[in-house]
Amino acid sequence: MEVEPSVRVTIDDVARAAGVSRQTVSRAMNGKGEISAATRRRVLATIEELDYRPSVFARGMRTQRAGTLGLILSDIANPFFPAVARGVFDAAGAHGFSVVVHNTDAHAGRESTAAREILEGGAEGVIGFFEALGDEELVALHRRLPLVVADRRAPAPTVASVSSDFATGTRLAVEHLHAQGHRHLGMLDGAVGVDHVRRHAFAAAAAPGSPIVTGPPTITGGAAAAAQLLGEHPEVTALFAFNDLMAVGAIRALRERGRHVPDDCAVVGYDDLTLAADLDPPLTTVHTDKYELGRTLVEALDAIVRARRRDTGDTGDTPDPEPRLLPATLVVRRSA
Amino acid sequence: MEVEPSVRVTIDDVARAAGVSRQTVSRAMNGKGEISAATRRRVLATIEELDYRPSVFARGMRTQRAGTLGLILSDIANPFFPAVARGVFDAAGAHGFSVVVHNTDAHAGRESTAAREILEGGAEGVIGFFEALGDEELVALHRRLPLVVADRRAPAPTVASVSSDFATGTRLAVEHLHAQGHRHLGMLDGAVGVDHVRRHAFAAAAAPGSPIVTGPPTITGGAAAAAQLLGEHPEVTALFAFNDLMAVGAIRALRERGRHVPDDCAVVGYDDLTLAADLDPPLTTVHTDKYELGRTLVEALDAIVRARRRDTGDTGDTPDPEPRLLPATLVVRRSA
DNA sequence: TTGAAAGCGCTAACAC
DNA sequence: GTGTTAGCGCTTTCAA
Repeated sequence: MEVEPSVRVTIDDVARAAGVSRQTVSRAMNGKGEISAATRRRVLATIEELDYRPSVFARGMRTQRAGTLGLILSDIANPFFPAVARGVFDAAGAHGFSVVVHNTDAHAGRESTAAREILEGGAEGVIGFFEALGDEELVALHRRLPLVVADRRAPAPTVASVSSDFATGTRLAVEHLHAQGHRHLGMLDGAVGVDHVRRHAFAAAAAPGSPIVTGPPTITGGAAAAAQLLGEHPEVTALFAFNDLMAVGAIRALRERGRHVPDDCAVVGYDDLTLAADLDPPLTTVHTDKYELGRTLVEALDAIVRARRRDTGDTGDTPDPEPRLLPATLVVRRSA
Repeated sequence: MEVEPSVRVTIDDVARAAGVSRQTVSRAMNGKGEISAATRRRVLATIEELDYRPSVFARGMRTQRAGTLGLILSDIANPFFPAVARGVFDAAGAHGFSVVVHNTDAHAGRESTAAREILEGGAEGVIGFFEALGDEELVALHRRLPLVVADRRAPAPTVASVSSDFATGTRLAVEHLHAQGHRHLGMLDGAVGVDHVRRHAFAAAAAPGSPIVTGPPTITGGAAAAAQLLGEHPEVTALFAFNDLMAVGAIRALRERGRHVPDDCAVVGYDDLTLAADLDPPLTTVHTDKYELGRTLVEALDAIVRARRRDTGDTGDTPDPEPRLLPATLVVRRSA
């Protein structure tokens, strides 16, 4: 290996080469403080020439900023999250942030570990899809680090929240099933999260006593939940799934039992993953703009971070952030 | 907002509270240097009590380590990458690393920007799926920062590389198509990467002159490439796609032209995405262990990082890393 | 508009 | 086994 002996070019090297003090170099880089355009240009040229890169560590030591933001999610292998992540990456890049990602598998322990590591890593804020942690923990985290919770009710009015409109999405799905003539609906609920908006909305919109079976929000989880639900409630002719992955599992299970989708049993998913249209049968599902969700999460976090920087001292409290709700629509394909 | 006024607990606070010097605290934390078990326990207790968190910045300033590693990939929305990323996250976590992820869309400019940001961010190494950057740039990067290239030939013997065995995978796909009786094969190649192992292997295994059309490695890219190829070569009865996404696009295009898969035209994909089995028709594809790839990448990087730490001075050069090749197998489903 | 001094919190090297 | 000394490279006072 021929990794270089780390002969770091420091701000002093630049200062010396440019014939100024190191403070002037700092001013030239950060565009702060008064400095003549001429010296500024000269210093910048020297920086370029020496290929000088300020040390994040030294800088962070003074400023407490690393230009990093944390993203906590439960399962990067669920295509929903990558779609959101793209939005997060793009928006973060535009605001000069790098993103450190933590996968939690919806375990409370791993969620708090992730939060702690992000905190200790000097990130400036966190975006979190927390499925297991309680509100108190989130509030505590927010005391240490700007936080935006995703797809979850704000744990306190002070904490920012961006979600898609699960209540509306779920209602649209149930109404569609009813309109198709289904009288006996069942729901495959994902055993994650704390709000259970989809479950509550389903319970409210479907006939009282409609069965709900819970399982991991994955293909196999959906297959198992569907098998159980159909076994216990053979009258059911339509399934509403927590997400597209569970819907895929349900279709698999249905097929294995020799039941045709949608003729014998309809299935509606949630998320509208890219591949939903190419499944067999193409999946009827609730669409949300995942990229936009990612972008919005970053914007919300950025607003908080900037506000914090402004009132450096414990000046005026910033007003509580307005929770954001992103729209949901139904996409009818052939599975229901 | 009620973010706390940042009254940081420092190593000195702990030292004072525990009645020791701050160096002893450091020793207790890092398990380095000689220290009695008794004082160690006492210090650790004090740390716990004061909820002390060492500053990454201060520590990084001395050690040049942030406990971070960079992951550069072209498209997190392509399910192949999340599958790899899971392996990376898990292995990185096990080795005490956090992962900062950069999405490049296979643009050379964004690949080098990502590399630079990771470097400046103080990461200890990079794992990169570089699709556009030249070997020289990679070698230059490796001079500044331990690097492992993924799914690409090592740009120099000194650079570590972990890839899946595309040559074998491609050969298996082509042989299967031949065995099914197809005489006229075509390939939909992804317009990314620099090695073109899949393309070369296809050209070598298929009949001379078999058509190859290139496009973005996405669903729409695959649809467009398939439409073009079939338009120009109506004799083709079997398509080998660069990846599953292009295969899905091909099936879409075929269907739109009223051609049945696999009867009118067979399609083989590459990657074996989770949903491949649930597509219509279920996709015959080349399987690789993506999680294992992610894990192996981290292990390779970790080995380099540790080796570098060991010979702090420019001691003995480490031996060149052995390029790793991960196996590929064919999964026959109904699309071919 | 610029420079000098001070110190952020930590660990490596050396003394004891 | 433990403490002391000396910075790491930067930005924030403050003075010129």
